[in-house]
Amino acid sequence: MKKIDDNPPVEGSSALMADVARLAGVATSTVSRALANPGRVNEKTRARIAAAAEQLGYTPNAAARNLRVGKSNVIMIILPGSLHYGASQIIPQVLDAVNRTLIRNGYNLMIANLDRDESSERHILDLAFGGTVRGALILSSQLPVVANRSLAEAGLPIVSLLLDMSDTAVPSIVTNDRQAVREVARELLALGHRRFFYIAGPTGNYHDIERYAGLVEALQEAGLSEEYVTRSGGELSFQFGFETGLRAAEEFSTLTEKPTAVVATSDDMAISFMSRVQKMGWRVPEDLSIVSFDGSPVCEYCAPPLSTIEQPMEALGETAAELLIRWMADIERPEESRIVIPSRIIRRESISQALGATASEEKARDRAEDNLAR
Amino acid sequence: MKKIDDNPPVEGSSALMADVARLAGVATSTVSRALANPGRVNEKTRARIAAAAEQLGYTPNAAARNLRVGKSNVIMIILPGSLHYGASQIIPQVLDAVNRTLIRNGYNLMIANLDRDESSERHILDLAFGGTVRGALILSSQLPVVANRSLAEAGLPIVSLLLDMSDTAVPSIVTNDRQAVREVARELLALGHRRFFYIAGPTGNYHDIERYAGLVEALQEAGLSEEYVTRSGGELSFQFGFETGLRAAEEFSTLTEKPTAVVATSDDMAISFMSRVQKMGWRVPEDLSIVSFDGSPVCEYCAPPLSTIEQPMEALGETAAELLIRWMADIERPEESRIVIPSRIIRRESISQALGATASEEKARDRAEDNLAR
DNA sequence: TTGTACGCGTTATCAA
DNA sequence: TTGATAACGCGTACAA
Repeated sequence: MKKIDDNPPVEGSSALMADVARLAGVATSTVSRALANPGRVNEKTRARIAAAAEQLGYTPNAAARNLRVGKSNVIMIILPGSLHYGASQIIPQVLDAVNRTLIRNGYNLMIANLDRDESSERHILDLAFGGTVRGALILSSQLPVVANRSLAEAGLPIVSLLLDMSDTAVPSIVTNDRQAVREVARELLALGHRRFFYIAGPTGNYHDIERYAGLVEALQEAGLSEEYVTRSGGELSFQFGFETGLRAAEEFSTLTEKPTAVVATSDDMAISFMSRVQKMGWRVPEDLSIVSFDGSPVCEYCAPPLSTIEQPMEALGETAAELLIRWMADIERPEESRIVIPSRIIRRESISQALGATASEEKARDRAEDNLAR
Repeated sequence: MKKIDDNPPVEGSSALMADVARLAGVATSTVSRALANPGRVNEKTRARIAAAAEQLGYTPNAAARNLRVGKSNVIMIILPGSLHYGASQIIPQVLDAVNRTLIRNGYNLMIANLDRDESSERHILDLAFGGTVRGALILSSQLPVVANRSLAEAGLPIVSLLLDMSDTAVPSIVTNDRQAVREVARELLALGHRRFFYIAGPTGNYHDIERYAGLVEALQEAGLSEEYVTRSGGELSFQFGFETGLRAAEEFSTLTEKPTAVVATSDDMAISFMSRVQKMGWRVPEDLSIVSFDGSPVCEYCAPPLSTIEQPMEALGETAAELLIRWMADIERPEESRIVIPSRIIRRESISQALGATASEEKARDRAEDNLAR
């Protein structure tokens, strides 16, 4: 026997399985087994191998393993390129929840952006068809399709978050937006509100459709037509909701028949809207009740504290990741194709009894002239 | 010649290079060349190969390529596990900027979390030593080290964001926190402020040290000792800055000698702090000037609008990613080991002339009793 | 300009 | 329980 190993413990990213095998005096196949199925190898040799691996700082090469076993342990999360709504609010929470769940189960998370251009679609398809990723979570957009490749046919488990795609056989984890809005609108109706102001997100957006529908449904239950709601917003060009809120405030100020209740589709919108209309002389909630979406913590510190419908992003992310993980472990698509995680309505002081719209309008005008009221 | 190919264009994630070669009537090596170096192959055969690849929906297998060329095109961004400060504010912006820059250059972004536990360190080291990632961006924490493996010796390019590690030969992209605070503190001193209230982030945190130092330096320039600043915060247990701000407000209310200027290390802290002290009867900025960190858009819509030091996260992320990309393309470590991207001070109404501290204190007490002032 | 042949580092099959 | 050996799919010398 000659001394084989007298090089430093770690050099670059070297240290192959063969090195470990040599140091432990076994074959590479035994090393592989010892590391993967510790049970299927003699305890003494296993210990020797483990020691050798430790000493050499051995780390298995991922590419080689992936190639051999024909799959990776990377999941991609597909985010819509154009951040919309309170996306800046919700994305990091989802990301964090997803990532923690994945790592706990031995997977890694890769970020992919899906814009409206073909190159980003192609990029995602390459990731999928090239075997880089093992599964995908997609947030609020349609599956990319380019030429004769389609993500739906890439043969990988896909779970949709927030956007209900269960009709196209993609298991979806969604919130009950529509119902939540309906509920809060009912409460507002019960408080005497009749005319509503709705600040929309990007037109055609799934959430926008759901939320608006919830509002209209509540009105219809109360025997009021859709004419009782004035829509604002809907521009795609605003990255942050704040600008939408400001624009909405300007629109609001021009209305002849003032709504007394506002439903904003993101907290950002509600915050800037409220700030602006307050400056213009309206009081919240005396003249105007406001409720918005997302559940941003900052709402609690507004004046008055804003009511908001909290999106359960952590639960959403965790549930989606777990579903995906189970799917990848089995091979079978999960049987439940649509899981609803309820939103929570956080009621704060921005909501109150409605005054007669006309009365409040007059008051507001008075106050605008004499800005330090009372 | 016989018909070779009569199977559907896409089936599962199959379609190997060999399939393309067969369909185009060439050798696999020619296909490989045609796809990688289109110039080094006859135009006609190139076109034939491209057509065949297109028809088959061929996508190169990433694992095989990575194994062959000995490197991947994945970058990991290491995020501190325990979200601190306005982390929830800044992380998504950095992530977005980094990801866009990387994708534009053909790289992919993987997320890694670095907690204080050994398992997360080990996980990151596996990613590095296992060749899963080609480079790393690390946000605001020290490089992980476990047993005989250390990220610094993994042989991969690493760039630090926000935390200055240029002394340990890790190129760092940082902001000028210290200088920005010094500058804003000078302005406050010029406005007559003498006593400062500092709301800290996690104790020992790099930014906290820098920012606090900047404040103390400004005081010293003005001939004032460190005793003129009261420190609050510093708890590690709060995930959001809001709680820290509330706690700070309570502390503030107990002080016998009231500061007239507040420096908060995140917008969250400033927002909840201001909300609370206003409820307790102090006026901003008449009794108390406030400035904070992060440049969150929401600051503009506070009452009064909050002054804040904007962290240039997009520029930071983009610069870091570009530096890393250049480093990976060359092989040489970049010569500039420390790049400073200046913060921008956004001056808003939360800052004004100082009143005599004692006078304002009395006023505040009066007002607390008669909450609707004037 | 193109084809042949080999190897990247691992896992899985098969015999011993 | 262990060892020899053959792939996994691609890139790249080298030869043609």
